[in-house]
Amino acid sequence: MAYRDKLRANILKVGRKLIADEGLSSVQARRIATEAGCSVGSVYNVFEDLDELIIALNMLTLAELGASLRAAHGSARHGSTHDRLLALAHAYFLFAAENKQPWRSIFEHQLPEGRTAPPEYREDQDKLFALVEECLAKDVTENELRKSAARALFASVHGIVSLSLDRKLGEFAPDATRRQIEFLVGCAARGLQQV
Amino acid sequence: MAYRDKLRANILKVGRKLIADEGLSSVQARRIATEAGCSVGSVYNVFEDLDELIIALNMLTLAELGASLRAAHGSARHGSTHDRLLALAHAYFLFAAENKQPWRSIFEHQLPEGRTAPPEYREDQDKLFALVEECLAKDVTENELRKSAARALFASVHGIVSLSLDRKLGEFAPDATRRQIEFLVGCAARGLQQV
DNA sequence: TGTACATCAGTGAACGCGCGTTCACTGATGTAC
DNA sequence: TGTACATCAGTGAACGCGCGTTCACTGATGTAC
Repeated sequence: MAYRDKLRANILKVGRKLIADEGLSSVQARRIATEAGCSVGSVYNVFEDLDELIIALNMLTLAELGASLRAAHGSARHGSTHDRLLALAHAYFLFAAENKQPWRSIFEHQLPEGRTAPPEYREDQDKLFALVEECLAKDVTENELRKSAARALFASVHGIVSLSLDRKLGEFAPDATRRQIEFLVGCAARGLQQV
Repeated sequence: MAYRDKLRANILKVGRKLIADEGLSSVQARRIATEAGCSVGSVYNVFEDLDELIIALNMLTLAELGASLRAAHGSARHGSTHDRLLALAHAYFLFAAENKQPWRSIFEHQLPEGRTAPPEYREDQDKLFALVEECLAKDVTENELRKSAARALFASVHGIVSLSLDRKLGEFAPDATRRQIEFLVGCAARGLQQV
């Protein structure tokens, strides 16, 4: 039992390193087994299949991302709506830039048809949206509208970060990305005050 | 020569259909050959390899997207900045929703390390950004700022559409997505006037 | 303590499948005489 | 018109490789007597 838990922890650690160094496509049964110092069979003793392992890895990343965002949210607690949104957005960008591959894996991995992620996974995601919602609490009192606005802002920042890191907007220049984020958050904050 | 051109056109047609019906991962040499009524070898006579074929297919999609956006931009020509941005954003969403798989392929396909897309590819992309820049011409006179703002807005709308269609923001509901786009464009338009 | 047997996690070779790409061959078309 | 030869696009079986997953076997540990 204890050994099994240690092995599970070790496989997760190795998987995390593989994703970080080489990306999701390097999370392969043989690679995992070699690096974890066990046999392929053992990997399948601990995880149902590779999809389950990848989901577990993505949940780890989601948890780290959550911690980063919560920290930023905490530091900016006493600032204006604009400053708090900007702190969250910058933290998101920073996390994505520093954990590029693990962060990409979250969006890259698609479960096979008909299979669905565990409920905790969605719950972890909702917690991230909740942070954005909190920033909007002062300015948007209506519940549904705030929820929708929070998701829109999250997705917008995600879009900027995502296309930047994939170099789909031209060469990757952190400063350019930061300016785009500031522009977006600036517009949002000014726009919100007038609603 | 004529035959070769016909075959190339046919392969593109078949490839487009495969992407639309089943997604990028179904663009396989054998599938293409079977559906196009030629041999695998012939596919390799017309295209250097599958990456080249996929890039050609993505350029077709990019051209169609460009046509849709230009049409929307044209119709809204006489509207306010807000209305023109909204028209573009809605057109983008509509195109993505109606051409989900081809649209996704543009972002999904990654060239192997060290290989680079043909210059026309990037040019086609820049034309899309140019449309957004035009919408901002009245409100943002400074060149670099307008360019950066246009990319930020494009990426933001892309983020909303992208996460919505991938169901990463919860269930996919077109109306919810439309509201998010309206919220974003509304904030942007209001925010821009105050700069 | 010693012996025989049961249990079960761990193992890794092998299975099954998929897929990009190649290349020796075919057969139709063109050319020279 | 007829014959011999050259050319070359087209073909598809075969190569090479990768990878998820399985399962018959191993060997360590526990149990009964």
